[in-house]
Amino acid sequence: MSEELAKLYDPAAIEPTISARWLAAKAFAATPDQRDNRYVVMMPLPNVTGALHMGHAIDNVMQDLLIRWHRMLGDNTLWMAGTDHAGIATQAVVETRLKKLEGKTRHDLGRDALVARIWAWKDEYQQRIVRQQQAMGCSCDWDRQRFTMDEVCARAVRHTFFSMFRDGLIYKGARMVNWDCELRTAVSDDELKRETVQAHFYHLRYPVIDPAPGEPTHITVATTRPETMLGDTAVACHPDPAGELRRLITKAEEKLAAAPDKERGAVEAELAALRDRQASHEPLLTTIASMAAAGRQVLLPLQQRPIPILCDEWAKPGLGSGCVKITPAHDPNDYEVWQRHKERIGCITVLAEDGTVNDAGGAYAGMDRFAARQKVVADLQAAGLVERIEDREIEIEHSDRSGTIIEPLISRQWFVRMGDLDGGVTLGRGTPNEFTAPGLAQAAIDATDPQWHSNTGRNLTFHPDSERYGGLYRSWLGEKRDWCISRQLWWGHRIPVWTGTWTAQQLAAMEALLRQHQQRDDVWAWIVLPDDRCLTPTNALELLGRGELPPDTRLELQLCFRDKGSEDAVAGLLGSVGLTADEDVLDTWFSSALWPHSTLGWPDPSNAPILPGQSSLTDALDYYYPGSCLVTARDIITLWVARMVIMGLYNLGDVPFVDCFIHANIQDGKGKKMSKSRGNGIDPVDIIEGYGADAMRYVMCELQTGTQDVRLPVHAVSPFTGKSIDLATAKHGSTVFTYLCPDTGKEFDVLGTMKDSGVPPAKLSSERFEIGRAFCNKLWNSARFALMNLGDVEFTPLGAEQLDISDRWILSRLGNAIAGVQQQLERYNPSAALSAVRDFFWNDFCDWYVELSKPRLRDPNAAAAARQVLAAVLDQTLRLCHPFVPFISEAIWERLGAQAPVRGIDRALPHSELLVHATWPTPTEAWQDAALEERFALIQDAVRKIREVRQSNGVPPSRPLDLQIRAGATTRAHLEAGRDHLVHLANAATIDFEPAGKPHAAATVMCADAEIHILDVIDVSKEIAKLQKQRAKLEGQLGALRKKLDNPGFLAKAPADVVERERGTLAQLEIDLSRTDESLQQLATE
RNA sequence: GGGCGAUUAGCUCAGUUGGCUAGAGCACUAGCUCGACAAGCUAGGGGUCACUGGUUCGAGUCCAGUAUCGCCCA
Repeated sequence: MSEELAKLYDPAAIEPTISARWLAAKAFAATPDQRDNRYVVMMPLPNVTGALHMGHAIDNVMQDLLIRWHRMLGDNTLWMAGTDHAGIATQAVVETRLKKLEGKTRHDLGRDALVARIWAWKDEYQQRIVRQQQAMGCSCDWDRQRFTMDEVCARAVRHTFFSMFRDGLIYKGARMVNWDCELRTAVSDDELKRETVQAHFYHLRYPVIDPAPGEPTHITVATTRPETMLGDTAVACHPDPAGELRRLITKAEEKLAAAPDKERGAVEAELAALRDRQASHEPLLTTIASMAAAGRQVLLPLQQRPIPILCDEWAKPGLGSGCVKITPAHDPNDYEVWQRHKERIGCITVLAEDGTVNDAGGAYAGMDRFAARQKVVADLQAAGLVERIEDREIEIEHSDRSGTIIEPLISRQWFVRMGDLDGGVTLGRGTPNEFTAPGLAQAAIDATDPQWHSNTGRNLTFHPDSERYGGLYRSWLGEKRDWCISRQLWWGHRIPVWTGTWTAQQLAAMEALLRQHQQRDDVWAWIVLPDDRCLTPTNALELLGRGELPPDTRLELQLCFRDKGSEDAVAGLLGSVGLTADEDVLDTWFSSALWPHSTLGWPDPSNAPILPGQSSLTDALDYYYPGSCLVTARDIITLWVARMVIMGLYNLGDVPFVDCFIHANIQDGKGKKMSKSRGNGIDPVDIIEGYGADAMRYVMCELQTGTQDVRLPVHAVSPFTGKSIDLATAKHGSTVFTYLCPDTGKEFDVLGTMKDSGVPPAKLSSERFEIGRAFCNKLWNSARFALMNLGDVEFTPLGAEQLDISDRWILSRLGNAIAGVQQQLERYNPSAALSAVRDFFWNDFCDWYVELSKPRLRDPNAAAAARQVLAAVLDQTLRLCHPFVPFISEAIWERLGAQAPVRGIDRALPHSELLVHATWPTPTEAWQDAALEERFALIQDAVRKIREVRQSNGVPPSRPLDLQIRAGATTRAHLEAGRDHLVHLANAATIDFEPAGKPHAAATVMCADAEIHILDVIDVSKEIAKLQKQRAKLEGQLGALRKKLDNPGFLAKAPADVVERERGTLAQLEIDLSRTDESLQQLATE
């Protein structure tokens, strides 16, 4: 017999031991074998910017739930772990620290030194993340961990880039990007944050060249960024100002007619303003429009550059002066205007990458953008060209990474072509799954069509709401916007392209060099014409040979090497002929998109580099690709899921996974998404320390219902008072990451990163996790009870006839529970699956079965069977619990195994040393007995009703009761069969099934057709009150039901089984009512 | 501005093809130290299913509109 368990479950005493056992046994190792049934989950790789919060915790717990379940189902499972280098995010974190702690910029350090620092940061956080995941119980194959910049992944990145470059799917082009002047890189839209700031709106006057009489001498334009005027190449006016104003007025009139009262005032004011403008601006704008049509110009001040007046609908006659300045290089809207008038105006970039004015800025060259702004305004004022300066609140995009104001800038960037191509795109080239699609985005869209199948018969389905999430996925991909993959960073995969620019004549002289690479399949070159057309060197040389290109045409040679080794070998040569290696790195998502196959050694697993502690990947790709399920949150669908599907289809011709499980986002108590940058994130390790990993996991599973996001009210433990502080109502301190302790007024920090500044950290917590802890404690104690009572149980095959009604009942209930858990997990409904486990364990097993087993375990004749059933049901319960609460279930499993090594009912259950490897339960058909469950429910009903009588009459549980039961033959037989249980659970002294007559002063309850009289407990007035209340309720129900059954429409149109059910209910209610009346009458006469 | 979603008990959430006298956990009230468990047991109270209309024999569920909130995109 093992030693007795502690009375209180102590997760801290269990979890490290269990974790160590799993790791020592390599219990999560994935090894290809003969099995055809595989289950593969690729972890949405967390980035190494910082530690994980509860948003990651739910993601990891959901994956572990699926993985552990499938492992027990007997699948060959792989859960691939790893981390993402997260280009800009990580570089920004390291750069910010560098500046704060050492006062240095990355340029002080240089590229290699900065990258070395980022690697060190990555090592630290990767370890921390793995520790967090192991503390949560994540059952990843830790020996297969990958990092998006390790050698294996890097090779896949180069190969993919090379193929796409060769296939014309990657190109370099000029685009307007969001430029971060501090980090000196383009940033994507999702790396911006919008902030409202107090700023000025400058109204500038541009002199008209040679104004005719009646024409204005100046055109007024307005801007919030006056320094951009240096790059103006036009001013624009609406082509039909009068017509446009009329349209606006008509629209406002329609709006007024439909406006609700409270909005009328505002709409009326808007209309009045428009009518005023008609009078004040229309004649002037009409004149300017005709000047524009006549090709007239203004003289751009400070630059003394004549620029045309254009007609373009971007100019809004209803706003400002009605005219706008056009700066194509520094404003996305103006860029569009330029695209429409390319033949008339140019595009002048006046800002350098670091935010200073460049040489095109004339006298202002070299000045910082904000200093230049001051000077431009001062100089214009001196020239009398500033009409007025308005104070205004404006929304400005800031970089989420560096915090600096974003400048729209035109630059040449690398793109992946997402749209459809003439001749289509070949996917999975050279694999058995090769197929063609119109374009990359279209291929990924098609993959979610239930009619579409890859050559292996696969497609992609979203869960739990395929219509909603699939729709989101398809509508984003449907835009087919080219994907900008270059970033001007130092941290990431370098773009493997060398470029050089020559004239056509010079290039022709390089023919020998160009021909040299034509034979190789690992080098590809494009010659890019000024209009962005790409030619192969052969075609270009032909064109040159035929003299079809002017000799001074500037041509760009782009040369891509598939393998790093061959690139390095010729790097010197390339440099000597004037080619330069691209400085940019790839967008992080480019390498992440390859994750499902790059991690398995693609493109050549048998030759994949083997990292220390890892084994060969030779079989990995064939065996584990395509995978099974991707588990992630909604916002990742467009960023990552779509791109993984594209890359999987492109490289391997098959989807990377067949299911995509979208789980909830975790929000704080105010309904805001939890994130470290908001300062409202909780470290799962804080929760694990407070409540245990299983409690944390339990609650995560319980929270994952359908598509509902989850609120997790968060409180901090004040480092000053130890009291809990609700963060939903607490006031912030000096930053969003700090709060004020309401008792002391002192500031504390919730991220734990401000120790240097002397602000103490506070642990974060949430009372929501108490539920999980309570469950674990209950599980622990039920096991404690079992182990205390199992004695030296030995397995003997038992048939139904050797079992008590309670044994057969719990086995039947167990079967239902197993089926329920299985079904809910299949539906991706962890909350419902957990409910099925919990309800069975707590409501059936603990509340009824364990209670009923107590007298039997003391009875030498009944103990053996009771012990055996107890052990077997606990065994099955632990298996069902394991994917949800792995630590505690594994710990109990070990002790149960020591005491009752062989468990089962009619035959021994399959044995396993570790629960993590045990077989998942299946329902035993022979034990399913709905009729028996119904009979047992009658006993439960009687017990509950007797307890209620006790409670309402103030009879203590310790006082035994005398019962008289009058019932029909069947009900009586059922109750008599459960007599012992009734005696035990209701604490009955005597039960008389054949009472002489109706007792006096007895409380009466009804179960089916049985009347149970409880003697000597009654308080007549209380009993009458209770019965009257019951009577009123019955009357109410009867009234509603009779009305329904009197309704001819209901009888005619409702399905027959519904009508029948309602009739049955009516009959039962009528019996209950008449019995209630009888009892009332009897009490009245006493 | 456009799209998607939500609104059910004090709190956090379930509620499948319409059949409901609307559920769970927590919190609350009362009783209980009975040899597994007070992180427990037993019983109880608590809801005009956001609002307004509509469809239907029947609406928490379907449709339209309104309000509030959240997320995504511009």
